[in-house]
Amino acid sequence: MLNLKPVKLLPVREQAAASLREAIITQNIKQGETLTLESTAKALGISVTPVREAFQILARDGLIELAQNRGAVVLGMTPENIREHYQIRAALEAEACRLVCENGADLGEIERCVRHLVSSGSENYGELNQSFHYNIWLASGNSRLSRMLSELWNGLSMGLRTTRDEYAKKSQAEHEGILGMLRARDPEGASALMRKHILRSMEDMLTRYE
Amino acid sequence: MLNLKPVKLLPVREQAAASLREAIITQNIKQGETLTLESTAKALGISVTPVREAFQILARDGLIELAQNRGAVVLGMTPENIREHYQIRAALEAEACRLVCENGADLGEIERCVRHLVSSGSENYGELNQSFHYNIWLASGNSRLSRMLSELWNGLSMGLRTTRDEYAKKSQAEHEGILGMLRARDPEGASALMRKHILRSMEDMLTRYE
DNA sequence: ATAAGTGAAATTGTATCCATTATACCCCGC
DNA sequence: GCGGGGTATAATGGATACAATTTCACTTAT
Repeated sequence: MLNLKPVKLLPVREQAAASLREAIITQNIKQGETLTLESTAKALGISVTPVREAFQILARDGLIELAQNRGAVVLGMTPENIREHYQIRAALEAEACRLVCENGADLGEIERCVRHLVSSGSENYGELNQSFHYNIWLASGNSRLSRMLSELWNGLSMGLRTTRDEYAKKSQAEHEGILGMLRARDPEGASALMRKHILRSMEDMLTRYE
Repeated sequence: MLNLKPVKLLPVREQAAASLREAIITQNIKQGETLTLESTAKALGISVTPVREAFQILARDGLIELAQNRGAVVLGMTPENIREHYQIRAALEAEACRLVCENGADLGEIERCVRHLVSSGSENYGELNQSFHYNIWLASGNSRLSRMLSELWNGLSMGLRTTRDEYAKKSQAEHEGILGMLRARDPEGASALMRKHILRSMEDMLTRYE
């Protein structure tokens, strides 16, 4: 069967959410600002109903807070926020590693990401890094876990394209360590390493946003 | 300051979601059924706008699935569903235990739950059990983690009031074990026990829904 | 019998309208 | 001048109606 990109677009509420998400993460919309339904609807060129739904989505993602009868205030990257975010990610990604070890999933895609990252330097690190994590989520066999992690990623992690070389190198080494544990099918080891990996990048992030 | 219940009620969309949630969990609405906006709005005595949002909430909770242009189909308690749910809970609750140990939070409320559960037998087990877990989430100091676990609980765990004595006894013993580890401020021990506790109740659940 | 065409029913998005509520402003008394 | 209270304004939350799109089932034609 042909493998073509579907013509049908995502529902408008999703597109609206995506647009707002990008604007918030790139700080195009600044922290503390409050978004009104009507003005954002106008800015997006749509009506308010899907905007309302988009607000729900963003609130779930932790990017905005819906104040009673007062609209959506954009949440920033407070240290507290970052810490909470990464602690949750650490727990879930560690669990994903554990599950991968236990269900003996194929590691092909994951290995490809690591190799690719080695060969291509830290140039398009961001993309490959996400790919690495994403494929672990998939391999966990827990679709809901995978969904939750995607949402978390959208909520914050994606916002910070780390381009610093030193970081990329350190991270790459850790990826290789995790892959090794996954190959050895060692649940405890793999999850522990992943935990450490994520908590370390949390510390990295905290030094920049405090 | 006086501690009174706020007069203001929850938004209608939340009430609608709660009502539907209960109906689904008690199997008042059967698995596989599809809900239409208008009929559920009529049944709830509200208009379709909040129902639409309630559907989003329930979809996020994993109780229904929103098919493109085709409505909301009620998801059942498939073994796969249960497994995914409990694996995630295990990871997050274990993390909560770890955090409680690390931040040295006060264990007063948690201890009260355990003591209360001992004295009152397995009569109102369900409520006290939830209280025990809930207070651990709170003590973790991670508000977002707490919210996510509440949502998960609403999504499935709450549905199955375990009244079987043997289960309550086993569970109670495990609670005491976890509390012991929390008192000792042993992150690894506490999180490992909590993990086991939840995965065991998963097995328990699976024997009933397979 | 298979494939296309048709139509009913539902969601999705649009457009308003009303009620409730939160906030800011102003005025008044002290 | 300062604080408290009332009022005005603006935005949400929800209701209602409607257009557009999509899905699915049923029918029909080859």
